Amino acid sequence: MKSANQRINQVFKAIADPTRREIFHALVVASVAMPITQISEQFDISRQGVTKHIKTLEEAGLINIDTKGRERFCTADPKPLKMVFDWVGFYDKFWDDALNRLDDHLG
Amino acid sequence: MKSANQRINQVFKAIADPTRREIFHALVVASVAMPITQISEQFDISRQGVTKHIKTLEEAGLINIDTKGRERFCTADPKPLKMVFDWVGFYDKFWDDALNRLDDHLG
DNA sequence: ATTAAAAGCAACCAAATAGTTGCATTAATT
DNA sequence: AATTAATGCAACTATTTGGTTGCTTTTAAT
Repeated sequence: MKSANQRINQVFKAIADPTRREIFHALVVASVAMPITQISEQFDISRQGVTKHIKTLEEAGLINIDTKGRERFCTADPKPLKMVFDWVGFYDKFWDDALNRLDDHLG
Repeated sequence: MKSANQRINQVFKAIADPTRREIFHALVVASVAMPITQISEQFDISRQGVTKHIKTLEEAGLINIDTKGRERFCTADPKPLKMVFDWVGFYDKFWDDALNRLDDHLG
C-alpha cells in the first residue's frame, strides 16, 4: 500500500508547480508527441530546467516518454489525475457546507 | 487576474504536502472548530510544525480561524478546492484518451 | 496572586526545489 | 568524415520547505 501513497504524493507534487502544470497542459492540448527541445522553446526557462520538470512529471506518470533516435518524444497521460479527482471529489459534499452539514445532522 | 492565479498556486501548494492534506482532512471530518493544540495532538510533529502548516492552509483559504480568548479555532473550508476540481475536470475528457481523441478528430 | 495552558515569534537547521552553466555523448545531416 | 542537433550528466547557487527549540505573551484556572 505504501507505493500507492507515494504515487499520489508524486502526483500532487508534480501539479503543485505552475510551470509543470503549463508544460503538462501544453502537451495535452498539443495531443501529439513532442521532443524536449520543442517543448522547451515554448518556455522562458532553459532546456535543462524543462527537462527537470519533465522528469518530475514522468515520475508522477503524467508524461510518457518514447525515445526515437536522438529525440525523446513526450506525451501527456492524464490518467493519474483521476487520483486527484477522487481526492477532491470527497470534499465536494462540503462545498455548500452549511446546508449539507445540516442535512447530515438531521438525517 | 494576477491575484487569482496566485490564489490557485497557493491552493495547489497547500494540498501538495501529505501532512497538510491530513490536517485538512481531520478538520473536515471533525466538522467542528478545533484549536491548534488539539489538532497538533493528532500528529507526530511539534505544535509549531502544525502551526506552520495551518498558516499555509489558511493562506490558501482552506482553513478559517476564529480567535476566542487564548485559543484559535480552525475550521476547514473546502470551497477553494473547487478550483482544483475545475482544473482537473478539464483533463477528464482525456482519461480514455484514445477514444476521445478519435472522437474529436472525427467530430 | 500564582500557576498553567494556548499560542506567537524568532532563530536555526537540513533537505528539497527551481533554476543555472559547462561539458560530454549520441545520432542525424551534409 | 565533419558538423550540427538533441539530449544527458554533473556541479553549483539561491530560495523555499518542513521541521526543530527556546522564549515571550496572553488568557484562563486555582
